[in-house]
Amino acid sequence: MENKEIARLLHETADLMEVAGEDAFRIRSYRNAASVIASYPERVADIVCNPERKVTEIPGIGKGLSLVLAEICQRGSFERRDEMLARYPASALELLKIQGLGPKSIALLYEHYNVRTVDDLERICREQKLRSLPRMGAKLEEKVLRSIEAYRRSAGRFLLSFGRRTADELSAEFAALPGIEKVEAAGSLRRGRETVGDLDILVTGPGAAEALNHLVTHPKAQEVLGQGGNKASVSFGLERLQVDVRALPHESFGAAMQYFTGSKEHNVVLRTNAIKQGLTLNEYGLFTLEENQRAAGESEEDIYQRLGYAWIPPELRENCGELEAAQEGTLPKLVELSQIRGDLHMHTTETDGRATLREMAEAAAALGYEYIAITDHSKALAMSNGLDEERVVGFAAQVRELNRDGLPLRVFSGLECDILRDGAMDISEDALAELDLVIGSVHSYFNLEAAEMTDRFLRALESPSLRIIGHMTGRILLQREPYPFDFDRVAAKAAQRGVWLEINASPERLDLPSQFVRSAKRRGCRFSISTDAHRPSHLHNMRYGVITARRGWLEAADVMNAQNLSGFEAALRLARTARVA
DNA sequence: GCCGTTTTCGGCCCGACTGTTTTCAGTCG
Repeated sequence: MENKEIARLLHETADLMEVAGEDAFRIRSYRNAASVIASYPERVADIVCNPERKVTEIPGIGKGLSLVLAEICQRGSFERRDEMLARYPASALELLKIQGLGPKSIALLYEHYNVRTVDDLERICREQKLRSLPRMGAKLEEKVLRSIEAYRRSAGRFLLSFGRRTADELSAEFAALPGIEKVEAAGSLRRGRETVGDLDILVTGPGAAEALNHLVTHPKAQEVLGQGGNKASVSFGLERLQVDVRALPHESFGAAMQYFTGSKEHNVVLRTNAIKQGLTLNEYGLFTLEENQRAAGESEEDIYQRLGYAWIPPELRENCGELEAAQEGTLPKLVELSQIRGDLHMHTTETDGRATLREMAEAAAALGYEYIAITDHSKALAMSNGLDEERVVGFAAQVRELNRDGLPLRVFSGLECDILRDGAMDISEDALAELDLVIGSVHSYFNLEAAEMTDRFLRALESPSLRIIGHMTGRILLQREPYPFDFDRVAAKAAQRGVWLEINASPERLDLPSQFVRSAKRRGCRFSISTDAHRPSHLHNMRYGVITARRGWLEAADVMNAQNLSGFEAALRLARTARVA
């Protein structure tokens, strides 16, 4: 059994134990073990089976969990999990995803009304029975109904990062088969949408049909949804992501990539335009209407060119002005991952990160970066052991010393400072002034009225030390909606104050959303793209931030951390003197 | 449940809001 699967069993059991009201610290141990195992470099099952090894060498695994792991490896489950599943239906796990309902309420609903599924829950709310339970009322009913709606909207969609990993895994397997020429993922994944509904993988070469076979016989294929000579479709993995694989003739590859990358709106315009030129475009190629002669098809470039367009980067293909720009030759030269010189938002063991400053610096240097900023939390985020004024000042001094000491790259002292309810910064300006770079973020009071939230940001923008606004909309993809506020007003003031907007590259956030990025750019804003890494491996998420920036039409000049070290330092100095003046 | 002892038991990130009560449990970050 793979680590990920073991981790899933532990997580699931921990969730059910919570519903059962078991000891919170025991539950935490299960969760902690799950997270350690999920990111453990070795297969835990191998260690369990190896008589020379002990799983207790893994931090967070003691006597109890080592027995659990042995049982999991032996029979795929363990006693406490079976016990929990006998007591509560597995569908109760889904109810935990409904915002506003926690384990206690779920247990209560199950005991009183036998609520097992989201549908059951919706019915109970509509019948106004929820309010009859202790400490529950009409407002909660409304909130739960709203949450159910949001939950259903996100159902069947997956994070971009998850789609990417699955596509990479399958593509590598296909590419290793004999007689395969090209393997590429198309669809919304290729456009870099923040969530994907399914995967479209295109394959060419004499062995392309073998790729279809490989897919339908894949051990992770849960169900074969369809299989023909040119296309196979399965629901893949425990998450049941739908994967479509298409085998194509060599000469159609570009046309198919164009066709299946979309978006629908983009393609409609392109096809309409083709017809006006006496051509027809489909997934097999571009053909003349009159004689059905092939005009293009092997590459996307040829197709766009033949129709009078420059090739359009997939991230822009949403029919939002990219087609006109491609005709006029005014497409932006989009920022690229290789142009990123530093990462400006990350955490360490000082607060809720998992690695030390030096470990993060070394990992960032290994990525070829010239600089990073360490930006741990401020004291308002008590749960993460946030820094108070004294620790902030000490940290700034420590970083100055470390830079002299020799670090693998330049480290800027920073802080992710909470923006309090009234828009004040959580840390005094005197202390903030010691730091190289201050990010202001909202982590509390998400449910203010739009006007109050807008004022909160506008006031925060008055802070002379504020350099960047972090993950501005507060959304968590597939989980939490952004809070309402007047984005344009805040962006306009940020531009005027010279405060940069962060594009948070964490795959769960991708915040700013790309449409906001584009509109802020029009208002004169500048940006940083940062991972918000809580461990070294998170630094790799930069690619998703860059994709989001590209979808927002950003060029390297718009992105502050695409500047080299001296350029970036100059920008920091400039910002500081501008504030003092 | 784990961990680290002050080595076999006690601590484990905790503060604040919300909606319900009329003093607080549940949820969230």
